[in-house]
Amino acid sequence: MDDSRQAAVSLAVSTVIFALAQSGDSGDRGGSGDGGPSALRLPLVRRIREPHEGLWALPGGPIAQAESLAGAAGRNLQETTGLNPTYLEQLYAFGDVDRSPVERVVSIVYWALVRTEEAELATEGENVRWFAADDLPQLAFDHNAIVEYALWRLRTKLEYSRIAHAFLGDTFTLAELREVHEAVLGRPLDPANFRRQVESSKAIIATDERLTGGRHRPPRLYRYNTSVELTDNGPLARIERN
Amino acid sequence: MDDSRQAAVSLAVSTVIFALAQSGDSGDRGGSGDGGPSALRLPLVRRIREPHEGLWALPGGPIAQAESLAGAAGRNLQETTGLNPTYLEQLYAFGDVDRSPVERVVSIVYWALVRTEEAELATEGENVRWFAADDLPQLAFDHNAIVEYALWRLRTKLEYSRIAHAFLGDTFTLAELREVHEAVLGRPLDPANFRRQVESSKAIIATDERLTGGRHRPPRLYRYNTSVELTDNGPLARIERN
DNA sequence: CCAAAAGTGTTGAATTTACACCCATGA
DNA sequence: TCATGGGTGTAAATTCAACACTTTTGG
Repeated sequence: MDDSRQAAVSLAVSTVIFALAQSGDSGDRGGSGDGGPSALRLPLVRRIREPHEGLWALPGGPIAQAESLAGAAGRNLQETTGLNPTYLEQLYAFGDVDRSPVERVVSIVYWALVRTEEAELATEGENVRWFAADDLPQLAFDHNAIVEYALWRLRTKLEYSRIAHAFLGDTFTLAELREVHEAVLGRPLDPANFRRQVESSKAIIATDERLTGGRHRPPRLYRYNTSVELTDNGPLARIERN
Repeated sequence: MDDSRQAAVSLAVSTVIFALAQSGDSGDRGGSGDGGPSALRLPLVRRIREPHEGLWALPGGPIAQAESLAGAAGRNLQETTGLNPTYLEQLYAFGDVDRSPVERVVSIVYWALVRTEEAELATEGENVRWFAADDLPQLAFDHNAIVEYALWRLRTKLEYSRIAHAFLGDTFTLAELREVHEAVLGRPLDPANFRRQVESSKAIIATDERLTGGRHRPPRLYRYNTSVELTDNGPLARIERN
């Protein structure tokens, strides 16, 4: 926290952006019907200069003078995908001396969740592409390891907080919510027990509406309970939002 | 991760250092007997220039060109207290635009645990002093909030991993380990249930020795089981140690 | 023998898990 | 009416919490 000579080390922000995509989707409502199991996907950008020119990398860049760290993360998410995150959290600061071959870079990495429905509209192009999270090519710098860590955080956080709904729209069925959990955790969950757990957590509120058009008994739609803190980050929530 | 103009934002590393001190200690063995309950303490340094000259602050400073982030944290721990940490983990990167009144500073903050016995030898002086963690004066910058967050992390981490022994020596009794938990969590724990929990976790190994000299039945001494990962940081452990 | 901490046993409550079964709808 | 997912009930298994009780030492 001293002032003094800096310059030697440069600072950047990167973001790991997760969305859930149906394996063979077609734009209709996300989960309730079939259409193949969902899978985690994330957007990467192609490096257009050295080092690692041509390799895929996490979206990121330097932070502006008057911009918060989370703001920078949200901005480069917006710039590369055109989307707004429904969840954004700092992951870790990576600062190994040799993580970039040309200069000393410390990257403060965020991870974000975006809604499935919106992710389908996301920009894609020559230099931006979505990849399956569990089947990535070799990435630039230490980005493979960073994604692996982000995945681990997402999975563990899912178990003790209620962030899964960040993938969904305003209203959703319990089956849709359960499918998100199943996709992220990679294992099937008992529908009956899942229902009881999430209901007892008070994180969601039943609405009067039901989702019609399915082939069977129409399931009830639920809404998030915004009066409940969805993630437990302790005092950090207060600190960051002040 | 682009190269480019930086300079606008400077980077620093700070460390929240926790030790456990007997309320009225006298250098004899830490816990088993009485001597008052233990309390969390941490060292602060006095600012000797603006901004916030005269206020107490977390130890910290800029990172050297060829130094890892954790290395920088360990170094300034060593420089201010003369101690080596038994546990060191990244806490968070704080980067609010206005957290320093004079320039834009992003601080990557670590938190550390040091052994009780060693902490008693720690350097203290005009500009370095130890404070009770739950009764701090007004600190420089956003450091009060940072300490609050570090305390929360320590407490929650204690419940799902086995870091408490980082406060203790090579061997210790279950009562000593339990007293660490009680001091950090701030509530009494059932000795019988605590014993079973920690024994079933396989985190410690019974030795043949017992601690004699107490006034009652001599308790068995235990040792850490180094073959068990003490903290679950997921893939991060591998990433950082590579 | 007495006091007090070390260590063991037991019981009831709470939570988790597995799975049987009824309900409601479209076709 | 049938197939199927929505939704409820329930009993066994596991974990958790409280506390009685036995053991071992110093004095």
